Amino acid sequence: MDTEQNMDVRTLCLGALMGGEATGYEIRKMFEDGTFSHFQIASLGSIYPALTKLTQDGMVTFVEREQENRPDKKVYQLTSEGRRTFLRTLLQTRPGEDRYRSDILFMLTFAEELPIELTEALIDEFAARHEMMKIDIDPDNPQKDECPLAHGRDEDGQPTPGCLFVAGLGQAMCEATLNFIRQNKAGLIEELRTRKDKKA
Amino acid sequence: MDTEQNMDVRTLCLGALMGGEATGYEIRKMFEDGTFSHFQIASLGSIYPALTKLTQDGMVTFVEREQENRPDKKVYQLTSEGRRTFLRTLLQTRPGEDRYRSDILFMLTFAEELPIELTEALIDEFAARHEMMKIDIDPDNPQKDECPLAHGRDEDGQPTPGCLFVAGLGQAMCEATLNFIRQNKAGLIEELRTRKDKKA
DNA sequence: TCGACATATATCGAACTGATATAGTCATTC
DNA sequence: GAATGACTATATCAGTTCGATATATGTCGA
Repeated sequence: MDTEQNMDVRTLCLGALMGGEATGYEIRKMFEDGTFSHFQIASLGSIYPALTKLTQDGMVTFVEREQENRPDKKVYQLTSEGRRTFLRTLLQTRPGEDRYRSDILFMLTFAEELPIELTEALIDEFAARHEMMKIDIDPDNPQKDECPLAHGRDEDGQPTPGCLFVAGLGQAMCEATLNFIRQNKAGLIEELRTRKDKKA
Repeated sequence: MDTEQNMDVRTLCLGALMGGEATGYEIRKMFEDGTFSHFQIASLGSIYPALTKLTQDGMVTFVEREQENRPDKKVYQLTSEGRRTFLRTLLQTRPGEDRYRSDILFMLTFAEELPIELTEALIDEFAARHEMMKIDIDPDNPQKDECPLAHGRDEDGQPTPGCLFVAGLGQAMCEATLNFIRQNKAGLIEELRTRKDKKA
């Protein structure tokens, strides 16, 4: 099984559980807001079925935990079989291609056909999102301290070197994006205005 | 219809046809190798049904064109209704969130659990892909001159300002990625080695 | 008290991917 | 000279995944 193929949700769930026990809801949060959120996606509609399948296959186990004033939880945990399988998958899989999907960049491709105000708004929106992302990525972000998702951290609670590397890379990309916009936005707008005047 | 939502394949096809007539096969190439390939994805399995639907809805028309020594083509073209609809969609849609999916970065998150050679190989692979991408993005890339996909270019055959901006942004991101790796790869490897020694 | 939001699981239709089928040409390699 | 793989071209389909919705419960502010 050395084919190039994107990871399925089952594998992603195993990875999420490498950092310790978690519920389906918490796993989704890792992909929505947590460590993985900037480079992997998984929705509840695929996570729950995946956990069911993984339980059947003996990759994970769960205990039902009652809570006061809250719905019951199913807290999932890797089995040693699950842990082994995950690591074997990492060793044997050629990682699938990176995929970047951006509606904003697609729309900006048609800048000439758009009102200039919209083009400007799109660029500003793109910049704003990357500004937020840059802050959000920081593994030492104080906003996240209260979030008890203990993954990507070692026994001392420190982020692992791998996580730090990936986070740093993400921040560098955000930084580059913001810099590019700062340096090229005005030029684009001007060029678009010139072209519009020529037409009229 | 001002909800935030990712663009569907029908809209992407309309966008692809903004640059002129094309077959389904050529549209896929725009998303596989062409201008859109770095920030949008669409497969044949969704493009053909989308074109059928768009034809039914009067957004596109096609002529069947016979070819020597080749299978017949269906060459699609926007109707004025289709063009109007596409531009209206751009005006009314709040662009969906950017999504970046990278198996390599996900795997690197677990660097501590991996053999160091694999970690290094993953980083090198990541760098190699971005090196390729940087070259690939260039709108004046001589390799692409022969490819007759006339989109993202104006009447003079020059890339449009929007396309140039988006391409420049993509290159800046690649550049930042490569720089980050040059500056941080050795440090990560060293840190991983130190930790492994401590354990042993 | 009303709505919004958070925790928590589960299900399902709709959309999309990736693989496969069909069919012909061309170039390379054994 | 025959097999293999690559390219052009359309089409279909199983399986995966998303996004929305349902259900249940509690908190908090307006």
